[in-house]
Amino acid sequence: MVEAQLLSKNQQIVLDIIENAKAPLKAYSILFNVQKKGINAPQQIYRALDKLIEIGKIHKIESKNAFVACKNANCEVSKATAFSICERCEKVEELNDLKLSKYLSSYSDKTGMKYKKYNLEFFGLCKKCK
Amino acid sequence: MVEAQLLSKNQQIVLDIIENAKAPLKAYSILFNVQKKGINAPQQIYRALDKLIEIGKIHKIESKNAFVACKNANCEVSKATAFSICERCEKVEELNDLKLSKYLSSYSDKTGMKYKKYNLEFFGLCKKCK
DNA sequence: TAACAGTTTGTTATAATATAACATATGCAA
DNA sequence: TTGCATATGTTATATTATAACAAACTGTTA
Ligand SMILES: [Zn+2]
Ligand SMILES: [Zn+2]
Ligand SMILES: [Zn+2]
Ligand SMILES: [Zn+2]
Repeated sequence: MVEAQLLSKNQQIVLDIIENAKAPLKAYSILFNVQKKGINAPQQIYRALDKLIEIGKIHKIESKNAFVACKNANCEVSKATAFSICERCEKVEELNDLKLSKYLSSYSDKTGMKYKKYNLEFFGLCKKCK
Repeated sequence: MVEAQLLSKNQQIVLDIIENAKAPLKAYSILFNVQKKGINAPQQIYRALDKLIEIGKIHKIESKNAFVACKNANCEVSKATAFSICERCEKVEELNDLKLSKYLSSYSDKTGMKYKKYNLEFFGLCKKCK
């Protein structure tokens, strides 16, 4: 059993906002949302984001410069992330497909290079948008 | 036979620089490299980059905000990209693995969502760095 | 030829995203 | 209580990307 990580005040504030959001949040949109809580500078947000990413509580959607909460217990370990992104409504879901992650985690290319980490972003139209 | 796309002056300048680079280039580093050629503003770079991406001549490495030339004839059609990235020396290679691209191109998640496009970035240590 | 549409270019300004650097505070263990 | 690691607050700045508008160039066709 892994000990639950204790979060600092700012880390908890930022995580709460991301977890309660319906869509990926951008750093500055988080900042604007916490100014009433006394956080005033981008650094404070980015530091919390960095830590939350490091411990696997959130992920960055690289193609959008936005952040989502992880809903997948084993991401802390694997550093393997996969997302589906709707190109119309921008809805993002973290994929949690064991077969896919096994396939990619064991992937090594022709040079024999082995990977410790990957990020996959799929684009298409979600059920509602197609 | 697909007609070769004719590039405009700025598009060709930017493509030449990216094709001759040993590593992914950032937009502003391209800009600094073409000021002797009379290109002075970021817009001119970003416009060329956008076009080159659209026609499949280059790709953006999202995790690095950098651009590489495509060495893969069928990327223009597929919009399916996969890269290996060395975490130490930053070397980036475009993967051209038919099995991988078939697997991902036919992937549909549990909701039945079908994808038109994907981007995959693998991280590890290259041969020289490990 | 002249009018036109489409695309490319040039230019200035500004928005959005992210980090540097330094001072202070807080929690905890030796 | 001293020391160390971590977290915070703050100001400034760097980096990445887009907006908005005017002018030039291209090929097409009335
Ligand atoms: Zn996750
Ligand atoms: Zn949608
Ligand atoms: Zn390619
Ligand atoms: Zn390397």
